[in-house]
Amino acid sequence: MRDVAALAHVGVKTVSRVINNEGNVSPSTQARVRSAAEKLGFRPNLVASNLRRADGRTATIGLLLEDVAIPFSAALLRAVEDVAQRRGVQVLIASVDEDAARERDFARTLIDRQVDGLLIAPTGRDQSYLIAEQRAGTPIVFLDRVPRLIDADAVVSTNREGAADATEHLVAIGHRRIAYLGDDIGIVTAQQRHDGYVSALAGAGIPVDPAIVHHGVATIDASCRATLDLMACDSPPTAIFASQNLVTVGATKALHRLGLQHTIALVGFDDFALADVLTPGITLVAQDPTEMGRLGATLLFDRLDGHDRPPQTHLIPTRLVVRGSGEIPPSGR
Amino acid sequence: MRDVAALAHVGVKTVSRVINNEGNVSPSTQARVRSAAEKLGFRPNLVASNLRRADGRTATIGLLLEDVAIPFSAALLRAVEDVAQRRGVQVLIASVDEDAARERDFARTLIDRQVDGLLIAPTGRDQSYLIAEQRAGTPIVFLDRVPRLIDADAVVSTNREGAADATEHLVAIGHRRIAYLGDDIGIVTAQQRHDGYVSALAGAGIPVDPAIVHHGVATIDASCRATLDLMACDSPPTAIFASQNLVTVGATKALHRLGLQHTIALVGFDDFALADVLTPGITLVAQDPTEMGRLGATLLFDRLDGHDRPPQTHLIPTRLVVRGSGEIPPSGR
DNA sequence: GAAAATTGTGACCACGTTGTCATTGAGGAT
DNA sequence: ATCCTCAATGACAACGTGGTCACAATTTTC
Repeated sequence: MRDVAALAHVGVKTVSRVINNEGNVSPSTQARVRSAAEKLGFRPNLVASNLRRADGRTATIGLLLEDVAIPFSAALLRAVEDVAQRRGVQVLIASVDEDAARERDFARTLIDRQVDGLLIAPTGRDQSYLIAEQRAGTPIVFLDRVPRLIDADAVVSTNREGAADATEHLVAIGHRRIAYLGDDIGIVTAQQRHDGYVSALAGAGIPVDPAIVHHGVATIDASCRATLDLMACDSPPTAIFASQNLVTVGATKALHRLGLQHTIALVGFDDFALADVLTPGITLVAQDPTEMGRLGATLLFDRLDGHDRPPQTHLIPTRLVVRGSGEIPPSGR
Repeated sequence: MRDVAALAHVGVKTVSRVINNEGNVSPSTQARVRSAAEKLGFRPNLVASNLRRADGRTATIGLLLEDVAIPFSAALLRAVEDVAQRRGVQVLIASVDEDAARERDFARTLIDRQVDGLLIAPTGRDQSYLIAEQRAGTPIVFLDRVPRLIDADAVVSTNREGAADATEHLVAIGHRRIAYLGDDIGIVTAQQRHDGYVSALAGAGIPVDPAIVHHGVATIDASCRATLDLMACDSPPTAIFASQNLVTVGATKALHRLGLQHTIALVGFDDFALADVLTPGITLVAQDPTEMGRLGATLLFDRLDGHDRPPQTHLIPTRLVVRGSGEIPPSGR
């Protein structure tokens, strides 16, 4: 900047004014500065600029996700990115991999990097470590999963209701022996979906059989194995509720491998590409990660703009999508 | 930091030394500083730190992708993130959406934000705008697509060879009327895959029929429509080569909708979840985005570490995965 | 035509940190 | 006792900007 100032025979401050379109610079000076900047290939250092700026903003937000390679997370990211981009804000991301320590470390690192706000799909059982930062004025919004031990905005799916819908759907078809396959019950969403499953069964007067309830199923492979085990047991279920994306895919694989895809009913949670191309199509409870990310980012920016409401949990409704796999009646076998 | 220094009765520089573990600080002073920092909840400002530091590094790299919501891009991102994380480097991302102007703008913005290096899946036909920056010492590595009008490292799939493999596979099964569905031919990878398709046909003495070659097919819906059109035309193909992920999915959908999934052969490019669960399973040329991202990031960090080799294009081999859809023989219809 | 307002401009400091260098005092070698 | 070394420390400047303020030149106002 000094070089540009020297070449244009002006002070550095005037260069700054021109770069930031501050006005009150004569057209001829502007032209001189611009051509000098052009000539020297000058680019402003945004890091220095952010350091000095009055508001202390870096035009950067942080996004902590379970794993960007998971379609749900990727959709969240893309939605957040779109909102951020419209405001010229860049997104710093980190995949946390269901590791509470990583969640804390990354959150802190991002804060140390002076992000203006934080969007978090939390993993740990305790987000109270963020309270100080939140008080200090950094807006924090949670996505997909409600936070624990901290009061903050959150945007989540109607997990309990969606899971209940799925289970009730199977009950309505006539099933009474419905297996549950889900992620680690320590994860809030898994907990809520399991709740929905249990309450729907209770509503139908069906007892929960722990033998056909599997927690801690987190990958396609694990789900595939769990399903194979389920079907090999003494009294296999006639229907399966798969409470998560990858779990649904794994269960689908297993049923296809066993040739049972037209025999055992399956309802999943969270949509995936091609669910409608399979035979039968996979009936499932669709979430709306794009809307979730959009709303989350909007809430964050609202707070950055000074809108100060009490923290609130926003529910994004789920939707049962009927495609075939969930409408298979119970078979005697 | 001043407050911490005051509370610990030391100079700011000593606080800095303790924070950065520089050594040459007496244990008692260290303890005093640490407890003062703890008490005040002091967190170092990495922005300021980066500004002052001698190497000018921000421990940040930029990643420009087509669209993070596309599984291929998401896998790239995740692989890059893993390498970066191991070095304590954060990743700034931006989705470019096949828009050359956005590519340029984001690249510049990221550079202005002082990223230490840039990984780019390029969209435009000209990356010469980066030459100055590259000369200035910012390492730049291209992913997935070779850059144009600039000499730089690149990590790409064996697109031409993979497409030729796919086409030859169909020819070997007996097909002579093989349609091509692909993205905008202006995209390097689409170009290369089309080349592979053409050369494989030429090798088999089969003329290319423009009537069954569709470019500019970029989405699932577009591909679905294009496939429906293809099958409705006067002399429909007996096989389809779908040169991109979403295109393959779209073609699959269309064939299923028409009930032709066991009649028309299909080979795709780029793997996707569930390709093996469909009936028939989708035969395709698998890429390895994880290895691509890993290698790209490694090359970038190598340059950051001062390893200075001439720029080079690295090829990640593709692999034909046989699953059924590509082994359907031509039918008379 | 004088006073007031506005415009154009640069000198200077500050943002929060780290690099440089000088200073102090303790301990070792002669 | 003298010199030297070295660990421990802080004062100060600097990174590349933007904010503040002063000041001259110009324009507007009555």
